[in-house]
Amino acid sequence: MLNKAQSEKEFLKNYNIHDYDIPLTSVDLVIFTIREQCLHVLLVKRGDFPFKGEWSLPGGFIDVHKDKDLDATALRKLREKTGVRVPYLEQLQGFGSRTRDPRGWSTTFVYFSLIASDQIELAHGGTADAAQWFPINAESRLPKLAFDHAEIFQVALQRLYNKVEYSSLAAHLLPTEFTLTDLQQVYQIVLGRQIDKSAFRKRIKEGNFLDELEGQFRYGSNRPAQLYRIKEGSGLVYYSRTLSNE
Amino acid sequence: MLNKAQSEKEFLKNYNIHDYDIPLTSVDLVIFTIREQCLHVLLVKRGDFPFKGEWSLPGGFIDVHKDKDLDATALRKLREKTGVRVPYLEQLQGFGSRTRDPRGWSTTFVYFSLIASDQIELAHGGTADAAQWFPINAESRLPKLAFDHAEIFQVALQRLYNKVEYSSLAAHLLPTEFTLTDLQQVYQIVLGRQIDKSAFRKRIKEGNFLDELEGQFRYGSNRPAQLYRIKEGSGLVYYSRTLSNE
DNA sequence: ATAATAGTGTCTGTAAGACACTATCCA
DNA sequence: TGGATAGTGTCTTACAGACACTATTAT
Repeated sequence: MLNKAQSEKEFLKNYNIHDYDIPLTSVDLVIFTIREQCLHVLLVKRGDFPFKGEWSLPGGFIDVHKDKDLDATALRKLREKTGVRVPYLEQLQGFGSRTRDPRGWSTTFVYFSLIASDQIELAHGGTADAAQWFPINAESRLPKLAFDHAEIFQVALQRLYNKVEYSSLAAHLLPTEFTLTDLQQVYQIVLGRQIDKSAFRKRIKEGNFLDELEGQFRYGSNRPAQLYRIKEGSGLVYYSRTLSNE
Repeated sequence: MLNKAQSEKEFLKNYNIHDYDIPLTSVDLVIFTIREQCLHVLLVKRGDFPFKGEWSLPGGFIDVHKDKDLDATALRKLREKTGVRVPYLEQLQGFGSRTRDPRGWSTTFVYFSLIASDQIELAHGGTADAAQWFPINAESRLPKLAFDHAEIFQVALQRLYNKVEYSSLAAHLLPTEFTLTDLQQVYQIVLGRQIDKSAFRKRIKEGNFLDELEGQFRYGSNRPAQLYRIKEGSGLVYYSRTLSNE
């Protein structure tokens, strides 16, 4: 009679994942940035089947040898496409169905990332898929996307809108040093509406997630603007009220 | 020369998922209910390796033949364990790493469910794993859980706490007909603190997600209490402020 | 009548919104 | 000096919290 540990060892020895019908599993990313006063999303042109030559969200399969966990896969993919080191990254949601991929039942863990446009060097050429920023606004429409990526993108965009209303999230779309007016503009771009300056500043100060860079200002033909950066090690700040009331 | 559709067809013909090292993919559930004035979570005793005989969150593998998408897998698992038909179900988050399952790289899509305790018949006996409700409060501790389920449970519990603060979520822990005092008690149990009755009622009425059952009351040795039920087809209501201010 | 819980009214506190005001630079 | 944008002060508004008050039943 085997004891429990021995039984488990025996079980694992005989266990072969290839004996089962299991779904494909990938990780995809919705990467937002702000360029030229407009929210943009990163898309790549697929170099392989399926959907070869069509636009899609960047992503790919988990490398069970290289990646220690899902976050590692996401970070690896992010680095491959943008060269970015420490962006804002959170998991959005999983998607999975029999029909989303013609190769069969497939699932994907979708991540949501915000990066400053000044930190990006898009990967190009070689075997890498072509990557390109697409603006998101009322005038422009994204190209048709592969798989169910159009639906996934909509969910991500909705999450961005919602979360900006009650958190410090939007600060991660800016370069490391910025003014409060920069920050307010980012909020306005994302939310698509004007925000009152006074109310906005009271709220940001109250949130206490910025460091004032003492003696550092941005100069122009006006009163110099204080520069700030995100406080070291401060995660997202959540407010107990949203910005707007409808 | 093949055209694009033919090339893709050719590619798919030669594609065999078993040629690749890919992770295991499962769906797990964190199912909450309220029994005897206390929040409970459903755990099952594992009938098979790995972690045979240990407690875990209910769940299992995607059945690529039966399930059309992830939600279908989650609903199937929920029905198998509890017999419940239309509970509150949302996806919580995915987890995946090389180490969480001794069989190898594995991922799981975790769902989050709230159900009324009066609607449940726990599946027992046969080959089914034994299922049992465990109380969640300061005095009691959950047993040691298999895989990374202890961590997953903590994330789910945190989500419950947070979401109850700014939404109508907690209403889904009640049987179909309830009084406002019932509802307030559920909020208090989940949040672990008292709530002011007047403020609470103003908020709920404002939310407009309940139907007053005209002429139906719960009687006792006091003024009869109006019965309510959740409005047909109303999803969650989100408030622009949380209940508490810290 | 009394106990008990249902349900309401009134006042206060807090933070967002509106908007006018001052501050400080460049040309 | 004037134009421009940075930054502040004051009043209003919306809603959560505190708490006392009234309402309606069973016993």
